[in-house]
Amino acid sequence: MAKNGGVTAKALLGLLSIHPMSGYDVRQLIPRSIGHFWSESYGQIYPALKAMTAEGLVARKTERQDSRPDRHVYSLTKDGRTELREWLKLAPADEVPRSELLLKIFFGAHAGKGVNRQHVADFLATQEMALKIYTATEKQLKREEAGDPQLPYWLMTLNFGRHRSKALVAWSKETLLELERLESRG
Amino acid sequence: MAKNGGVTAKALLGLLSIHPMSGYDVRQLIPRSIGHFWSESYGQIYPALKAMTAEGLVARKTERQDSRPDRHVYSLTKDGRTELREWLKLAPADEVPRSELLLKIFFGAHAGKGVNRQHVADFLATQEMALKIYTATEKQLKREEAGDPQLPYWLMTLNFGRHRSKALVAWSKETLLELERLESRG
DNA sequence: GGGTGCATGTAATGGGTTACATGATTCT
DNA sequence: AGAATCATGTAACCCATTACATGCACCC
Repeated sequence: MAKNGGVTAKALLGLLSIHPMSGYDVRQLIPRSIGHFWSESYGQIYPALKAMTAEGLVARKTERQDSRPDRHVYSLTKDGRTELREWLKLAPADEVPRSELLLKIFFGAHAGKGVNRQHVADFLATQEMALKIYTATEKQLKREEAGDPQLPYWLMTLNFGRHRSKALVAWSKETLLELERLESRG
Repeated sequence: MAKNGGVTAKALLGLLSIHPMSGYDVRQLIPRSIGHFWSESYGQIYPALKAMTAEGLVARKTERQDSRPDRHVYSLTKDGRTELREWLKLAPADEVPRSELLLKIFFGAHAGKGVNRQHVADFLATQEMALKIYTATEKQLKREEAGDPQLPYWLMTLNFGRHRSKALVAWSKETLLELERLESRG
């Protein structure tokens, strides 16, 4: 039936379920919502919205603006809502993990002194930054979206990030110590 | 210079640095080495080895076998070794995270009762299984590869998996409790 | 007879990012 | 003067998995 097997379409259905939006809006919203576990580029978003309109999953309305390009605002149709609910029921596909950092660490014995430590230190810094962002976002959401029935679910995904980053901070620190023992004098 | 910008080639250089191998061997080795943070399929491996041979990063020798297809055994050249070392120095690219599970949880308010709990419970089970595998692999490596100068680096990547999975087990349990409160009677 | 393992490779298909193309307005 | 923001879309390219194609040997 649906030509659009891809998850991109489902992510768009989900975001449009919050409120009607243009493709541009979707792109802007991503970093402030699902950005820490999902991403979509314009090159995906615009064609997908076009295809979904043809399939009747979303409806488009053109808003004319003066001295700005027209906005194409999309909203879910009944079919779109059903499609979203059906997809939510299905077990999520196994994720193929891919970490260039771990690949470099795995072959780290071939690297020069300090190279691995630098990589891990950088990684530690990004994880600590991520932790701060999760905490700040959580506070902001609790303030601005209090009472929204979706809020608990949004917090669960933030909490995932917090748990993950905390663990990776701990790993980074452990690993830095181990690398120092290995590499500082060899 | 190098036409092969991709990381696939670097992963192959790394694996071949352990010892010379055929494309088939590489594929077999992956699940027992870098499989928990990297993957490559035959459709990537064979063409990549061909291209890398043309670039002089690896050398191919054909081993004839009776009543079996010929084996094409690849080994690193001096250029290949250099390429690997140079790549190890470069900062790993930022990873774009993609989690279908979190996408479903984020939009979980639209799902029927118990759907989210099922997804999280399944995820919990896979993380617990992963933990067991990491622990078993660690013991096995320490027994079989004792003394190998690469061993400490291999253990670091395993340790990453352990930290990560432990954190995700904790998140799963927390989230299951929260979901029960939200969804069991609504 | 049928599945599995060895062993190589190509082709079809699907996903995804980046670059290109356009064009006005507003901010520095 | 030049960059950034709003706003849309297409095209080129890269990366990756899966399916296809071949063929022998071994085991049940």
